[in-house]
Amino acid sequence: MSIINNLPSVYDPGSVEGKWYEYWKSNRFFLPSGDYTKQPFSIVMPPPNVTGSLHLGHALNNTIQDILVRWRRMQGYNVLWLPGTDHAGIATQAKVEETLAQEGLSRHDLGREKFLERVWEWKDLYGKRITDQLCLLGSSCDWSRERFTMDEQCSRAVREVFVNLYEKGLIYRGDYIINWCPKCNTAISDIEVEHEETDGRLWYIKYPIENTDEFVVVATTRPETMLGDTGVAVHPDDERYSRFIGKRVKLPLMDRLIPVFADEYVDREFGTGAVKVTPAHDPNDFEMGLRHSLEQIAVMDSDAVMNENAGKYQGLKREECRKQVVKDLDEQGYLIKVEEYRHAVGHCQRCDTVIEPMISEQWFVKMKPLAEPAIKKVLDGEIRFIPERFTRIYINWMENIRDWCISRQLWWGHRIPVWYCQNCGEVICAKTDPDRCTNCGSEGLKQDEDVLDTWFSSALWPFSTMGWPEETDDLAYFYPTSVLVTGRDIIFFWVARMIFSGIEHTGKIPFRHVNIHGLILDEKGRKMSKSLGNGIDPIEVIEKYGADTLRFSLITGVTPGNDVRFYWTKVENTRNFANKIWNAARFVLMNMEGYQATKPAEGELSLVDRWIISRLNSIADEVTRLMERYELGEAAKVLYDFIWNEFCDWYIELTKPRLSNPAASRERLVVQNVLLGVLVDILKLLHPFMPFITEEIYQYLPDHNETIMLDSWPLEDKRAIWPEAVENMEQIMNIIRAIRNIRAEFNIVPGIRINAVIIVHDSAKRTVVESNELYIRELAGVKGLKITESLDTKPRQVVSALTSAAEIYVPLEGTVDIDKEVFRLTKELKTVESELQKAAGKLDNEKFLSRAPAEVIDKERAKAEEARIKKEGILRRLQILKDQ
RNA sequence: GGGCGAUUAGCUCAGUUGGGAGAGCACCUGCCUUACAAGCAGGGGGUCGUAGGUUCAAGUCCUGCAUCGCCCA
Repeated sequence: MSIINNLPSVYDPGSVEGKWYEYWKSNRFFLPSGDYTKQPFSIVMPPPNVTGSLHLGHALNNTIQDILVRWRRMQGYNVLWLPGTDHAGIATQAKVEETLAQEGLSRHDLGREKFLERVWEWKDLYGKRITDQLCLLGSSCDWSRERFTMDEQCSRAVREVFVNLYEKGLIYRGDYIINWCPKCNTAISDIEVEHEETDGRLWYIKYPIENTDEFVVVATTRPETMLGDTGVAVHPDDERYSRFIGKRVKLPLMDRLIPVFADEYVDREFGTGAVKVTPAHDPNDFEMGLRHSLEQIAVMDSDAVMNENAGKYQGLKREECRKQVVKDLDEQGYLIKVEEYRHAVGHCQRCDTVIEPMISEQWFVKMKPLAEPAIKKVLDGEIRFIPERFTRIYINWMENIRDWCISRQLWWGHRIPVWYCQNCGEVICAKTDPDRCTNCGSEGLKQDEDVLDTWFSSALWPFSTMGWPEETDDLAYFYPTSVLVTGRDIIFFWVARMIFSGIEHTGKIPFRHVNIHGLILDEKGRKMSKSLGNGIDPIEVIEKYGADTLRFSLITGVTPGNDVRFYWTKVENTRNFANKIWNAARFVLMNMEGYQATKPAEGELSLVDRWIISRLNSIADEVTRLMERYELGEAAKVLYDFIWNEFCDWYIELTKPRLSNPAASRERLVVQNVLLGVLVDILKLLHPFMPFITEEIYQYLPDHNETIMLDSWPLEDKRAIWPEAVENMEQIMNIIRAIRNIRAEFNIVPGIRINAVIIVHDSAKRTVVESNELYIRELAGVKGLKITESLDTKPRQVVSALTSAAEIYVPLEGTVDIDKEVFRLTKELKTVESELQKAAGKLDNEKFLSRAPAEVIDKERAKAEEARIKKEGILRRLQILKDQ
């Protein structure tokens, strides 16, 4: 008891959180229960990149997962939450190259092998940092199953998948136009290109028709690419240009003759309706070039510097080249005009460099056959997106999917499992490294230099982590996983690819639900980014306020799928909430003297006991329902309101007079049991959201189990909901509120106790008020209290208030200002009258009576009746005042 | 150009089968009432973007429009 009575009045998360995480972890509470007769619930964690440290987005993502996992665990499911990290090819390699650059070195100075050693060192350091941070957040994941996308097990799955797809003809290699990042020096996929609206220009250039004085004018946003033009296209139905089709134009500056041809692709409205065609530097032109057998002339090298095909412009950067080309065209009279033009320019997602479309030999995955079943499973509802609107986004993308460029000219990643025989040219794709050519037996094999897109391995994550292609127990029991929790920014990158990969390789969907959450924005609603410097480190928040507070403030009042702004004031408010719970628990513990566990008989429960138990059970039910629908923000809010407003502000206050009554020891025991019972359920309901503080308090409680995280989830107990108790309690609370209101309006300081007369006409209601007068006395500060059916004398010098059940008179000798009182009552009369009018209006409406459901009509009648009674009371009171 | 989201109190946001407009912060008043001043009690403040429609009944469903944001092309 002495320890309990000495609990500090301010909750200190710093001294609590680490202790419990260690306790949970070392007792293996995070592992599946091992009871395989139970239903499984499994989540595979979206692996954070090993590039650096966690940001608030990760904190939100993992908080949601941890809430779901802790909740299901308490519900009795056999739960697996499998954690891990992602090697993040381009990003991590770039980070390590940055540190090398500080030493004045490039990766080429080190060579592939030494460089990779450095990256592994980086991975060990930052991977550890990230998992440490996940622990600080309270993540209850099974660390014994931790995976990394490049560990042996996941790499084996990558090999298996690559070879399978290759053998099915779904992976191919070829020269196609791809997105090239001149800074990262690698190909990237379509979705790694971010289109940014940019103020640019539209240059109109004259291309003379061969052997005539005529010319066509083309419009372009990229004049420098004209050096690689191999045609001019017009729309086949465009009469302006029909006479030129089949002729040739002389390409200015290059003096090359190139054909004019017709293609449906051309937009007649754009520019002049005639477009220059550069198959080697534009994806659409590339397609047209193929259709019309145009030559492909690449005029830039991989650094976006003009090459030998660019004639005298060789050696210029693309931007410099543009200036020079425009200048020369102008001087030579080819430039007709220049317009301001806003258009979308592709940038590298990773480094923001302008992407250069280039023709290059790369590896691709053929997407159409993979996409079809992946669309079907979602349309059939086997996989459900939450919120639902993301389904359409997914379907729309999948239906328009293009082949996936999977090779990257990097060193950090899964090396493409393809070998080329230096002797006979055989191409060998194999699961295990071959030592000789399968065709000629030569040992002169050379492995493809490139690595795979990071997302290629991420796509396998839900099953590669469980041991696929081995038929493991985990796969059999935990796969497909229950839900994937992820941000809406990686639906295409990751979610879609996991879906088709899962279906293709395991024959099963990878997860049943996809819970999409929004992004964390700063206070001004901007995305947090390094360049803006507006990022907030979740660890900083944890150190200042605790992980519970961070978690709860990220989750509360948030709608699924919508972005959230981060506010320090919200964090503080949540911290206050944690402290509120702490002090409520302190109050309960401080009043446990003489406590014995006993289940009070129903007859022993007072109105307030039945009220709080009813409310608790309703709340437990509501919270559970909301969580089933992934409405975690709303669930958190419901708990917040219940705990603060009902449990703390009312129930705890209501127990005080009963607890301090030493004579009634049995009643004290009943109160203690109810108090404790409600507190335990509150802690359980709150535990998924605030795991640390709930465990800390739980461990102080009498008769607790090993840990709250494996205790049972409170079930709604229909038998323990007494609607009439809720209704009657509402009456009592209204009376107390009304008296408090009077006290406040007349500035009666809390120390002064007042007298009051409460008139309740209805005898049943009067009995309720009579039997609960103690609470009215204590909570409204009343000393002389009279509860009666009617008043025989006209009350003088009193202030009055009306509730639906009662008329309340508070004599305030000498202090009552009649005018003020009349004003108060008149104001109230107005609101009551408008209520009455509203209800009466409905009840006078025949259509309402005939079409609205009976319960709605009943409710409306009750409302009208209440308002009518109230109105009469006010009028009576006003009359009395006038008579004075 | 197509799609999605948002528009509710001064600010940030809840409000999910259509049936009495809510929270936090901010503001005003009074209180250190022995769980909590990171607190307690009381209070003010909204024609729910706009124009129509459906309905007995619309913040909620449908259509158009406006503004902002995001995604795709």
